Parts: sequence; C-alpha cells; structure tokens
Amino acid sequence: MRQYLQEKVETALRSLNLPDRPKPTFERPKQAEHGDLTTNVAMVLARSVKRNPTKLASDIVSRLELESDLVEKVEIAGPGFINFWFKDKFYLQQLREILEKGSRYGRSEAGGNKKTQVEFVSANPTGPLTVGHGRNAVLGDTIANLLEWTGHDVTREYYYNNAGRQMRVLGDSVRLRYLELLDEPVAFPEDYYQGEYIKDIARHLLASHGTVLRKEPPEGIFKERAEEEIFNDIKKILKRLGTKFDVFYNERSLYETGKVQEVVDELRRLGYAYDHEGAVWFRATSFQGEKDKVIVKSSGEPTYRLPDIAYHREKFRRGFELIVDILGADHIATYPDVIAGLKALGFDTEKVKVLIHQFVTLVRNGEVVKMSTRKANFVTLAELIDEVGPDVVRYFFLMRSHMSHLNFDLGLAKEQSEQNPVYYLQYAHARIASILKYAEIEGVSTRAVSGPRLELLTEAEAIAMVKKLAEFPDTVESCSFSFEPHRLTEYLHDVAGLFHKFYHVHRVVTDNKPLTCARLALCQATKTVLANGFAILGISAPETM
RNA sequence: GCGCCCGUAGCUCAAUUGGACAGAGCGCUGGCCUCCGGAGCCAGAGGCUAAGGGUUCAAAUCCCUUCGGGCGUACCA
Repeated sequence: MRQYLQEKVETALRSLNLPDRPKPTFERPKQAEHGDLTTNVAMVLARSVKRNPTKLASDIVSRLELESDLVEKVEIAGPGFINFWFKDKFYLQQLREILEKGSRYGRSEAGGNKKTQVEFVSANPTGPLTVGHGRNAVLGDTIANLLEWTGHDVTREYYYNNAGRQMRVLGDSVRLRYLELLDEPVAFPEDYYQGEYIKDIARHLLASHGTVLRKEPPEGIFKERAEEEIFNDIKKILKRLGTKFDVFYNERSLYETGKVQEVVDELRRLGYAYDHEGAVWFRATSFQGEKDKVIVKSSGEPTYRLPDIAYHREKFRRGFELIVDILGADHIATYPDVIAGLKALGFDTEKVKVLIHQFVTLVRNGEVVKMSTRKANFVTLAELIDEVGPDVVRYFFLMRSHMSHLNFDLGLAKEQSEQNPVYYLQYAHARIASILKYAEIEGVSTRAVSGPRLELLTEAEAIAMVKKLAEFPDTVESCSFSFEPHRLTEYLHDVAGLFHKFYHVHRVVTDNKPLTCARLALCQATKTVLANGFAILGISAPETM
C-alpha cells in the first residue's frame, strides 16, 4: 500500500518535471483524522523549487492517477501534507492475505539472502552469565530473528577465549577452594573469583577425585574442570532463554592458524604498525583515534585488540556481507580500534554494525545490586529466569531501546508478574484461542464452505484492527532495518489492545452465521499476527493461561 | 580533562528516525461481569520534553553552551 502510493507519486512528479531528490516519506499518521497514509513530498520539495508547499501539493494531487475503487479520498492538510484514505476493500484484501499466509505472514525477501553474521553474548567461561549478558543474549537473538524474517542468511555466533591470564586465575581460584576443603590454610586473594560457584566446582572435584589433586597445578585439571562446568552452565541458560547459536568461535584458533601474526605482519607492511619501547603499536591516529594503541606487549603477548581485529578480518574472509556485533557498554572503547584496524587492512567497515547496549541496573528491595562476575554477591541470569520465567525476562529486555539504561526491579517483576505487560499480549492470544474453540463446539467452523464474507466487517473497531494487522510486515521490516526490536513489542501491544476493545464491544459467536464467520476470520488473523510476532521476540504463544 | 550513551507524567519507558494535539504500563480517582476468558474494558487527574540559544515550513529528535546521571578512557578482557 505504501509502495502503491510511492509509485503513483513518482509518476506524478515526473509529469510535473519535479526533482525527486530529498526523499519524501510515506507514513501512517498518528491521528486517524489525518488519513490512512500521509506523505510530506510537497513540503520536502517546496524549498528546492522555491514554491508554496500547499500549492505544490495541489499540483501533485491533480496529477495523481488513483483507482477509485481502492482510494476513498485525498486531502491536503496543515502545512502541506497529502493525506490518503483507502477503501475498506483495500484492507479486506490484506486480511485475506494474512489468512492465506498464516505463519509465513510478515516474512519478506527484503534482505536479498544477504550473508549475515550476528555475534552476541561472547562471554568468556569465567563465571555464570549475569543479567547484563541476558540483555545481550535476548537482543542478539531477536535481531537475528528479525534479520531472518526479512530474508537474510543469518549465522549466530559466540566468540570466546579460554586461554590467558583470566583463565589462569580461574583455575587457581578453584585450586585454592579445593585446598580449603582439605582444611589446608590458604590465603584467598581478593582479586580472585569470589563466587560460590567456584566452591561448587571444587566440591565436585573432591567428590570425583578425592584428595589426590593436592599437588596439581592450577592450569591443569582445575582450569579444565572449571571451564567445562561453567561453559555447560552458560549453554544451558542460553537454551532456557531460547537463544540459539550456530558457531562457537574459539579465539585460540586464531593463534594456532597464524592469523593473529598475519595481521601484525600485514599492518607492518602497510605502515600502520611500528615498534616502540619493546612493544608493537597500531597507528590508530591515522584513523581518528586519540592515540596509537599497543597491539603486542613488550612481553610478546598480544593485547585484546589484536585478536579482535584478526577475528573480524575472518568475518570478512568468511564472506559475510553484513556483520552485526552486540556489545555491552563496557566495550564502548574497544570497538573503534577494531574498526580502525579493519579500515587499515582495507575492508569496507560500512558492513559492520556495532550495537552498544547500555547496562541493566538490577534493583532488589529498593537497593541497587552491583553485578560483577568476580564478586560473590551478584544475581545471575539463571536466578532471574527462575524468579520470573523466560518470557518475562525476554520481554522486559526487549521492551526498551537498547540505548537506554534499563532498570529491572526484581521484586516488582516477581510480585507483579500477574499484571506484567507480557501477559497482556499472551492473554489476547489465549483469549482468541478460547473463542475459536468455543465456536467449534457451537458448530461454527472457521473453515466455512464458501469462505468468510469479510465485507461484513464494517464496524469501526473491526476496521481499525484490520488496518493495524496490515502494518505487521512493514513493522517487521523497519525493526529489522533499524535493529530495534523494542518497536515490535509496542506494535504487538497495540494489536492486543485493539483486540481487547473489539472483544468488549462486539460478540464474536452469535446466531448470525455469516457475521460470526467473518469475525472468526478476524480473530484468526489477529492470532496469527500475535503468534508470528511472539515467534520473532522468542516468547511463547499460549493457547490457555 | 577527553570520548560514547542518557535526561520526557509521581515511577519505568515510548514517540513511525525531522512531521500535524508528546503516548503506554505501573501507581492514583471513579465506573463496567446473567453473556465467547475481568490476567480484560471505559472515564479522569498528571507535561513549559533538565535549562538556555541556534538551524527551518516543521525540533523531544539535528548543532552549540551549561547543569545532572551512567559507561569507558591500560603494555586487563
């Protein structure tokens, strides 16, 4: 429908010999009195051709060739908006399309099967996932869903490092807890991993191996067992949240295959790396960086940026045409170096989309709970899911723009879980399921012999619903294009709200069989849109609650 | 000090990416079940969009300044 008008306006502009340069928008107005669709084309062009926007609008309207059986009327309003009203017939066609496409309704090929990678979570196996990781996981998974729905060939990837100093400290933390269990006197350093989970792992080792590990080094079985248990736990939690991964990419492989060294050599060859005070530096200042950055320490160990650059180089070499990185706000300083490194290596960094989400502040009993993997006192993602369930967790994380700080009041989420916004949506779905079942019992099938007569849907509430339902494909596409899932939650909230209103004003199942069939069709279409939306958000679509 | 994000109803957040009268949820006030699910519906109160200036037909949105909050600013990841 948007496309339909866009084409009509373009031909009108051509016949008037007007430029199409500042791209006009075609939008659904907030106010119903402003029509079903509006365009600012006259106002956008008025400046460049130095003409009155209202007069320009009427010129454009006079050249529009619109089918009178689809378009109700056209008006020029305000400073020069052109507003369009469509006939109900137009919308009823859309309704028929929803019923035909079912669970496929809303999918598109807009992405052109573009090879796309979404990298998210990417937490190292040093401790349980935090609530912050949860936001990252849900955001990444949902964006991946959106990209799939809009015709992208998506790979979901988790990048991790199980080597290095952090992992050594982890192994040693387990070792010391193990020795504690043997009643040996140990001084547990403050900067070691304090969490209870370390003691659990030590206990497990004691149970499986007895006391013979007394003299084992930290990098051996202690580290290995810790990594294994923690990673299993991470994967289990991610599964509970409904997130899926295609690839777990180990940073170590970048060293083993020499790709890290290749990057250093390449940067040197290009003149973007140099030696200074025993370290190797990257010339970040050539790419708007504040200062040059160390990529190999004087000890010979690389800093984190070097493997990150090598990893992203591999993303390009693996043929990804769109690369999406989901990062927490604490990584805000790292990605510009990676981007600069990729530029230095000659890659098109326009293909890399970095989404930085802000922190989750967890509040319990009115007090802010600080979340740090090393501290003992933190709420894990697993505990959060235990308390409120995966649907609520996902929905809460998706309700807000990723750029804004998120306050998650645990007590509130649990206490008010009965009036949680996610239930409002799911309730609408369950209610429709119940109505459809009732209709079946009453002997009115949705699969009527000659199909429902949709033109019987004339009430304002019904038409409003159909219009909203018809927006679904556009909404999915714009959420995908802008990487903003939160707008889908808002849309679905509107759908549920309109349905609840409709339900209160109009009875679906009555003695009037044709009307009942038409209304059941509308219910079915609403259920479809809700269920498809839930599928993208990764929340369940309950038949009963 | 510098960089990024944020500041919108009492609280938590939206606002179709620059569009017409800034909207939801929670909380508050008052209504609605003989009837397909009341986890619902309807009505009301609540705002100089932190402050000031600028850009234009149009600014919560873009630019500048100030104030306030968060995250960074390593030869840690």
